[in-house]
Amino acid sequence: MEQNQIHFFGLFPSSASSIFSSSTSNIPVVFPHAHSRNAALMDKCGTSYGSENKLKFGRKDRGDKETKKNKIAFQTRSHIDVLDDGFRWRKYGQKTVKNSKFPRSYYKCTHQGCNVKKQVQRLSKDEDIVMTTYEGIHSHPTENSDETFEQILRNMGR
DNA sequence: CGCGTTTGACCTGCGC
DNA sequence: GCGCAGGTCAAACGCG
Repeated sequence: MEQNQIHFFGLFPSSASSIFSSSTSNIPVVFPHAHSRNAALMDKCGTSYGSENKLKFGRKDRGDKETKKNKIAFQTRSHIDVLDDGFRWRKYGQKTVKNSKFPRSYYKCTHQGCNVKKQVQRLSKDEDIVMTTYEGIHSHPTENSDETFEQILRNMGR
């Protein structure tokens, strides 16, 4: 079925602003490919994005490194909120957003030393569209090499 | 037994 | 200066 397929959409600056509230000014849009989603994402964000206006989130002083500045966002058309992109994600929070009827989920990469975060939110306008925002870069290869994004795509697309 | 998910509370930043 | 919205953490529970 078509609804089961995953399509990547580009975000309009205006729409992105509304979706991301007021925190983000302009999030670059990337079109990750199934066969090279990782390289594409990293290359894109590292090349065209380099804004770290509001880092230092965290509470008091965790003494941790500053937040990664690489932030990318893309939309996927799927009924599944979290797509298996080859990394292990642990949900650490869920919050309801004013702009959206659906809650936003916060995920973190469980890999040691990998502080990559991911936000997943379903658009209120189109519940079929799921926006995924990646923050940070994975400093390690995909653990689940046996089950790549492409595999998932094919598996779901059939 | 280990790990991932869940939910509530708390904190920070920004706008008014 | 206060209030709102967003983001994160921690403890407990459930499942594999």
